[in-house]
Amino acid sequence: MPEHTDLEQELLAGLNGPQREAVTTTEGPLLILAGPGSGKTRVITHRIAYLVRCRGVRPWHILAVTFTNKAAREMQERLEKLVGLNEAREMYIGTFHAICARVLRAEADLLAPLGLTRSFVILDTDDQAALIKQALRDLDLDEKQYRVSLIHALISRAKNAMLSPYQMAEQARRYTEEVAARVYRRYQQLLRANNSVDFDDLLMLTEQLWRTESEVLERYQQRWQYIHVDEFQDCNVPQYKLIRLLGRGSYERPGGSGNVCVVGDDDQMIYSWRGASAENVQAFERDFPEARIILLEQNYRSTQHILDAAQCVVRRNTARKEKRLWTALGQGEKLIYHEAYNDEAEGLYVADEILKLLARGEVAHRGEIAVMYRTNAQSRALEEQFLRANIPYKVIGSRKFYERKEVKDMLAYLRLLLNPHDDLSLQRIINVPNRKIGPKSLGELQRWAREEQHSLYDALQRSEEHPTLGRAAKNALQQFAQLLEELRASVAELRLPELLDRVAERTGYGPELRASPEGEERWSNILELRRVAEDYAEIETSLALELFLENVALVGGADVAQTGEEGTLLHEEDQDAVTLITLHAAKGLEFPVVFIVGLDEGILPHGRSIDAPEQLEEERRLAYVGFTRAMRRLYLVRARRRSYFGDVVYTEPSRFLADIPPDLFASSPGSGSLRQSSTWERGGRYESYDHDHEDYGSRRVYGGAASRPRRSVPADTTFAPSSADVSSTPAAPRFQPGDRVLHHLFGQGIVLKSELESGSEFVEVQFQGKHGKKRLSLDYARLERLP
DNA sequence: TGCGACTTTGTTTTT
DNA sequence: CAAAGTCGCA
Repeated sequence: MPEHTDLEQELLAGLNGPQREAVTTTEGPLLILAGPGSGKTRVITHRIAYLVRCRGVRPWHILAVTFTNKAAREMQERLEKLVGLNEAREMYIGTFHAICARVLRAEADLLAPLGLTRSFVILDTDDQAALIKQALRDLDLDEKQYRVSLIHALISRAKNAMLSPYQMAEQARRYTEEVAARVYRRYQQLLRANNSVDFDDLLMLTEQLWRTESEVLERYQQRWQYIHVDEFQDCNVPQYKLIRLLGRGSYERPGGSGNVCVVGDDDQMIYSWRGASAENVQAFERDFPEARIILLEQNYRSTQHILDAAQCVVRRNTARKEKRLWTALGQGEKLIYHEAYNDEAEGLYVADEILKLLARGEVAHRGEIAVMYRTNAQSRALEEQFLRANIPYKVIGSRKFYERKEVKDMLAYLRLLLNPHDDLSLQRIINVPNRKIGPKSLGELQRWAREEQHSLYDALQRSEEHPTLGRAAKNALQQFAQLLEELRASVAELRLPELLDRVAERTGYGPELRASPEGEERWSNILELRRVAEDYAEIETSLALELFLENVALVGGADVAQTGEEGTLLHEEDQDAVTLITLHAAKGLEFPVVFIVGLDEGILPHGRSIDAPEQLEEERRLAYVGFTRAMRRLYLVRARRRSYFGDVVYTEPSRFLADIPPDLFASSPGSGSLRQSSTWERGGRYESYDHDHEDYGSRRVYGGAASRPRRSVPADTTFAPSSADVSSTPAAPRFQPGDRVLHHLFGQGIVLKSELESGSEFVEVQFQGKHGKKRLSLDYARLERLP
């Protein structure tokens, strides 16, 4: 069959030996250890295409699991090109969470005993926090003493270890954990009472379902006979168990096709804080002992200098599989190191450098450039400079849009329509906009609902029967109850976008926002949300609602881009822009030019990782991931001082810089005065993220603001401020009320008042347009006087 | 009951 | 420096 061979040739063309082997090894378990840029996505997609086109595997037998939604989308697109649209659509490609959500909804009947229905809601991080808060209150625990974030982290850790509240309590090694176990128990009750699940539940419940209901598992084993897992090193325990169940069955009931292909790189494991464990690789080798192992070591992405630098950083880790990455792309350019005066100057340098790259034609499109950082907060300094320099950019991953109050409010209404027992959402919007249902009435309603064993929604519908509430309150409640019923009825007659319109109008939310100038922007966010909803206009509304909300919950996070200060959504096809992205979110991506900023002790190894060797290794891997995103040019940038909690803090260069041989740099970090102590001694006082200081000097120990150390440079130190430094202390105010001024970000405005405060001048300015009134320090703000 | 001035407190990373 | 929470006043 010559035709067959042609196809085979086509799919294998351009692949190297190990890659071909990976593609053609279709039966049985397969472990692919793939370095960065070794073409692993290509291998997976070609392997799937090979299965379908050369081995006659039906597309619906294919499952591909990715770690992010973005990766899933990309894989889908690539497969559409390789096997055609119709075939690609028959495959299942998605994240663990999305797959689990789909399975759980399909098997919803079996979830009934848990108190879940098919339309369960997936809670986002904020909602989870709210529920934990509620649980703390229910248990009469002090929120101050047991911080929600801490409890949340402990509960999540327990869930990732697949512990029940009871098991967690048993294994508690500290009192806080014991308390957290109690909160966990109550939290689960609240989740179920709300017909909702959190991210961890999606995995745990599916695992439990497959483990206990063997007929169900068998169905999925039948369905998905060829399983692919990308970024296998980042699987946590429940995720691994899902794979094992599907591919091999449980220990009691072996089953499954055994055709499990996992692809990973231990050097890129950056989610151990989320329960990912290197042990999964060992577990795989144990559970699938006949697995073939294939190493992909040739890198097609980066030049040698970049690869060398990356390997120098990660090689210092213990307990890793040594690999020999090599590239045929040649030495390439050396790395560029820059040390900026402070974080503002750091952003300025990056912006200037980008302008130069574009001006010189070294980069054709802004989209070829990415700026990466350790923490989301670092994007701000960059954004400011990009705005100033007029460089279009997109920020990947901070979820600002879906966190906006008005967006969450609208979503709460929609959730309620789908799922009336979602008390959390009902609480959120019962008085939004104001309906004269205050905390008092709401509290009473909740108490009564609980007493009568109703959901809040039912209690609301029966509020007439309430024994003590006053006439006015009852009227307000009744009216609202009726409104919700009406809206619920319109699900049957309207499409999703129109439903959104109706909710906005009937609730009075839309009119209220449009009525005030401040509400205008928030209204435009609702319109933005409506635009997202347009994608679901073709589908039957209640299903559309379900998919839309699920999409928001699972996709609304990291890989949605947004642009500009206002955090509006940016859609894929939007303009050519520079990418701003965290190192975590950058995994799997590549860019011709990469800037990594914040290579400081305390930032890139992050301050919280510095004294734990294991976490430090993860920071190294993170740097490794960042470096290896670069194809031909890599900038490493740091700032000698940066603002931190509003104070100025002096930093030391990241220890990772010292691991890179100087000759890999065009200008070395060790050269000149850069590494000299004089740089930080200038500040008069050396302050770093030194833990001794934090422990003994911090206000937490002594309490009260008085003991909080002022870390800013004293005004009277002996050195003269450099030209980049803040302006000198004014003797008299430079601005007066009524002055017209220009600000580089906020535009034109009028000074309302000016005052001197400990030698610095502060002005309050009313800006034109959306920025409104701002109070600025002239030490930092660049204000120009206009005639 | 609602708003605004004041205080407190916290920066990893994401599905 | 911000966001979130608290408190007091009208």
